[in-house]
Order: sequence, then C-alpha cells, then structure tokens
Amino acid sequence: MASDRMHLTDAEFAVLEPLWRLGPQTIRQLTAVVYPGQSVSDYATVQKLLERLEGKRCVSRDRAGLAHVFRAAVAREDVIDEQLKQIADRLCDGSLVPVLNQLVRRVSLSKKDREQLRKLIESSEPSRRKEQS
Amino acid sequence: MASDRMHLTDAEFAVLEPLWRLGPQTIRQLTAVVYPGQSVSDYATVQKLLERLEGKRCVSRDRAGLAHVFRAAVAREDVIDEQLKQIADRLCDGSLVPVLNQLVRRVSLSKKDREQLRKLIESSEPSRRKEQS
DNA sequence: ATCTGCCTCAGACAAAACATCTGAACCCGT
DNA sequence: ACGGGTTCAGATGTTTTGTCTGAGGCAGAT
Repeated sequence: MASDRMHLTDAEFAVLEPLWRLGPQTIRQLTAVVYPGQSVSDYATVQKLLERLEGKRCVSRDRAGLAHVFRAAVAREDVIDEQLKQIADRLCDGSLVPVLNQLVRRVSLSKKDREQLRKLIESSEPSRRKEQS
Repeated sequence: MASDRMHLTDAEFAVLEPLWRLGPQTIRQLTAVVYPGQSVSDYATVQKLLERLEGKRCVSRDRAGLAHVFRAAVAREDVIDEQLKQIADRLCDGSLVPVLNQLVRRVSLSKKDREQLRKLIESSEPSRRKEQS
C-alpha cells in the first residue's frame, strides 16, 4: 500500500533512490553513496532515515545477517504515482488530466519518446479492455 | 521566477487555490472559503499564510484600498511545472520522460482527452520549432 | 471629536518535522 | 576477553508549520 498521505523528505528520497538504482544495500554501503565525505556519524543519520522509511513501509529490512540488508519496499513507479496524485489533489481538484496536459506541453520529447508515447496511448484505448462503467 | 526550491505547504496550497479559482480576494473572503467555520483568529492564520506566500513570490498584494487585495502571482500551470520538476529531480534523475510515461500509464483518459492529447503531441513536434541542436 | 468596526503588522507561541549526533549494548571471529 | 563491526534507543538543535495575540491605523457614523 504505502500510501495514506505520505510525505517523503528530500533526505529520505536521497536514501531511497540508491536502493532502486543499486538494489539491496547495507547501511554502510548506502552511507558511502549518499554521504561521500563519510563523516563519523553520517552512518547514524542514514540509519535513522532508513528507520523512518521502514516506518512508512517504503523499505524493508532483512535481519538475517550481521548487518541488516535494506531493500526498497515500494516501486519507483508507485512513488511517482503517489506524488502525481498529490499534485492533482492539491492543484487540480484531484484530476490527473490537467497535470498530464501540462506535462506534455512542457516536456521536450525525442522522436523516440514521442513514438513510445503514442503507443502507450494506443494501448490504453478502452475498447480492448473490459473496464467500462 | 518563483522557483528556487519552493516548498509549498498544504495550508498554503489551500489558500492559493481559491485565488486561482475565484480571482483576487481579500483576506476575509479567503477566510470564509478556506475556514468555513469562521473561528476568531482563522483570519490571522490566512493572513500569515498569505504573508508567507508573498514572501515566496506566489501571491502579490494590492495595497490601494483599505483591505488589501491578494492575487496569485504565479499561474497554476507554473506551480504544476515546478512540482513535476521536483518529482523528476528526486525520483528520475531530473528527467521528466519517465514521469510522463508513468502518468500516461496510470491515468484513465476519456475519448476526448485522448484526442486532445494526441493533438498536443503533434503540436510539440520539433520540426516546426527552431529549438534543435 | 470620539467611538466603533474593520483592517494591517510584528511577533509570540506550541507542536511537529527533520536531520544530526551520542552512547550503550550486541555479536562474532580471533 | 578483546576489537571492530553492528544495531538500537533516544537526545539534541534547528527549522517549519499552523495558530494565535496585541498594538496600532484608517474611515464612516454619531
């Protein structure tokens, strides 16, 4: 689930992101990535951030080994969804359509991107699906 | 500009939104909209929120009359842009393309929406513009 | 001219969120 | 039993957030 009205912090994002990019990591590994200037207690900071992320069901912890291994418990896509939903709620009365319009208007697409996007729209054509109301 | 690394609060959004929807408003008018249960000092709360929004260059104030009249100084679209950019930065290494893909995948479009979207994509065709490298 | 009501303004205030940091306890291989 | 890594609980300080208070200003009615 991982969504009630989730507010993730910049620092939390910074810890979560390497978990997506590099896969499961230990605290020490993450610390090296997030705080390259390995100060003494950055370790503990990352630890605390992970603890909060765990509380928010965004990461899970494997306690088997000596050093716990953390992995992202939510997909990047789900978090994007969540964030987009929040924009829609706060700015567009809950509807994602204006958000989509604005996004398409602003983003500059490569030829390939545009092609892929077209396909995506095709495939979301309702005619095929049984998802009528 | 109104964008350095803007963090707008839920309460701030709640005050900003009626300014878009209803046009320029006085504090009292806004208070009636945002806090329908007009308590004594909700007025001052709205005032403070407007003050902060002004500090963030999101609203401007017309000091001419007795009661100042506030108006949104940023377009809804600009704020959407800003928020989308933040998602991209935090979640997608700065690129909006994955955000767009995810959005298209999730949103359910009406026939009309889809048509409009197609047009929008057409019109963003780069061939017309001189903005290539 | 004073009263009254609405207004602004500066700032206090408490609670929560955030990021950071500390210290104690633990486990394990040597 | 020691030494180096680890977890865990919690303190700390700053900032943010939302709310609220009080002092003063301006305009129109009495």
